[in-house]
Amino acid sequence: MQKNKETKNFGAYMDRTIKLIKWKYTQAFKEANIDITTEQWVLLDSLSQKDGISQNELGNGSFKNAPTVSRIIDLLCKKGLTKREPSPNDRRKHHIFLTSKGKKTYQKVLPVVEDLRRKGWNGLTHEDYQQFIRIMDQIFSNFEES
Amino acid sequence: MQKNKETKNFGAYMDRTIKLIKWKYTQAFKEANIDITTEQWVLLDSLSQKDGISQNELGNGSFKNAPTVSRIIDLLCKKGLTKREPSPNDRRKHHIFLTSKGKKTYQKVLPVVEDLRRKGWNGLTHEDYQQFIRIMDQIFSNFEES
DNA sequence: CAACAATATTTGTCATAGCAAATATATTAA
DNA sequence: TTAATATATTTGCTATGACAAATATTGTTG
Repeated sequence: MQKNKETKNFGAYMDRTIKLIKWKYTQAFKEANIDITTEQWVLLDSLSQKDGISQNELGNGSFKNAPTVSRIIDLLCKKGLTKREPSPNDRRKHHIFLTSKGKKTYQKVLPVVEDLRRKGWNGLTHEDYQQFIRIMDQIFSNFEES
Repeated sequence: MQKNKETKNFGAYMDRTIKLIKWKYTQAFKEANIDITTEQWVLLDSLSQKDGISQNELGNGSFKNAPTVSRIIDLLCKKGLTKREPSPNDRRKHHIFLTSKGKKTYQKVLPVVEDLRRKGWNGLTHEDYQQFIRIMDQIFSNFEES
């Protein structure tokens, strides 16, 4: 006998919402004439906080695996927004730095992203945010532990 | 003057959580010896509720665009889980049906998915679910309308 | 030191996703 | 009816993401 018969298909809601969010980011970047993807923005944002960290650290901070980070950094380097520098201490590592163009781009994108974040949370309160974080963290740890 | 200075980076939480959810689904399918991906499951699930719908309808129900649906159905057909049948009314359309193998697979996957859904919501209440849906819907409509 | 294990990154392959364009068919308008 | 338009699907291209394996380097252990 199944006790809790009604299961919650929360994944579909998150999937739907996150797809729309990413699409909105893409549109907003396009409108602002910024040639960058949402995921590239995620790494630029990490670098703006800790410039010079390794690809490994970038991956940990953004929940991306090593190959994905490697390829996104490839693209960012091609666009001239970041540069790789070999670590003097550990020659397996690369330190990733924002170039001056990368810093300029970051400054240009930041207000666009802040607008999107504000707009996305419109009609919701700080208490809602605490609920949101609590629920997300609970789901995360439900799956993480096992 | 920026009034609401503190913006909420809710996207990162959702991104992190949904990645873990998908990974758990993948692992669970593997452990149950079910050769299927999470996104393939999404379409099987739609078909189990409305067998014979078009790819277009499948896409609307799952927030996937037409090319993505087309390719996932290709794979499901290759695996023998679905079949395409030309619509007699409108020869542009295909009706997609679960094969008997597809139905068997669905029945095999369903309890695994229900376990995952229950496990994912562990420690959370039905009220939490209502909060969750409310917040997701609000974010969605914040972006949808504009 | 030599062998082995661990770590950081890269490369290859496949699945998913978005976008644009091609194709086929259906609908509407002139 | 023909021409223009709209719809359903497919195909090509690129980005992201997961996984496995290859490579380079570092750390550990005998």
